Amino acid sequence: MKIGELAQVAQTTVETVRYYEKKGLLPEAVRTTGNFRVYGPAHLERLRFIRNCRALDMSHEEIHTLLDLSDQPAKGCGAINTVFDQHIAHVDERIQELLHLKEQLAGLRQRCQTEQAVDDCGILQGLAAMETSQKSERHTHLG
Amino acid sequence: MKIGELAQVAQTTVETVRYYEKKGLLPEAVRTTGNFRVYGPAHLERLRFIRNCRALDMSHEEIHTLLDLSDQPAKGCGAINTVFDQHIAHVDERIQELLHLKEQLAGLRQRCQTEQAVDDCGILQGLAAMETSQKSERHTHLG
DNA sequence: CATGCAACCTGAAGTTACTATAGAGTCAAG
DNA sequence: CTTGACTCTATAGTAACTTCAGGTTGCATG
Repeated sequence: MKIGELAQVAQTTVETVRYYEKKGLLPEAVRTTGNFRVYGPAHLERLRFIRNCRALDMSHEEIHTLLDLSDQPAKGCGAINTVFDQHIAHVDERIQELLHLKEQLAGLRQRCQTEQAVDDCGILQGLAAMETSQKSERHTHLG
Repeated sequence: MKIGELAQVAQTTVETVRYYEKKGLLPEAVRTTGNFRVYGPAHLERLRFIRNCRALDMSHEEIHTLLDLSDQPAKGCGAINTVFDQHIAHVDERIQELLHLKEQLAGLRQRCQTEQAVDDCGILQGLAAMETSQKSERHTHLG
């Protein structure tokens, strides 16, 4: 199949497929005489794998590691579980951060219940008065 | 004060201050004869405001809107509340997404409890078999 | 055979919010 | 007069794509 069909069945775009190839996540495709990429079932399987990992918000680096590990059947899957567990930890960490943010935002929101003059707006006052806290170090790629 | 001191008291870096100026979040500073930027209390207040908004994960676009609105005292703070509420909605939405992800990840993780051959690893099998779901449209800048 | 059109190709630039680097200029102290 | 800390500009790099410009390929239709 050609790139358009591949992209369609894998629920992604042609541009993304070419991008993955350039970044080394997908192996280079065979070309027709007219220089069109041609793909087989192995490519599709790998692309699906990648898209599923991305749907789980894994980074390219994590996916690359996973692909490398699964290409070495000799090694066993302990390392794979480790990568996976670390990713779960990333997600957990980000959830905690966002819950904390939500608390702060709710606290600010309470300070302005009515439409009033800008100078009296409790939200703006709160935003101006907050003690700037430097962000804690990130262990996650999740924004 | 000069840029170094400003950055320090606002808990950020010199580079970030210059970046905000370039992007129009901070007004341009007066220069000394030697071309050094000089700041007063108004700049500090505005920079603090911006950093606090960033600590709450607002985008530059949201902050820009907020700054513009607070520079128009005539308008009242209804619009400000709206921006703020939308941001809270962004955070909520992202939390829900991540909680959903976490469920999926936990489900996959359960499929491989022991160290085994790669070909039998339930996680890899799960990642390969998942039905690729196109990501729902994002209404948030939060990653 | 000519033409039109969809799908394909490459390479470069744009996105967000910075961070990092290079190379040059300023200024106060010793 | 030199040293060193601080400042300046401009440029490139980060993640994971998306978009765009400008050019081919290949199939169908007139």
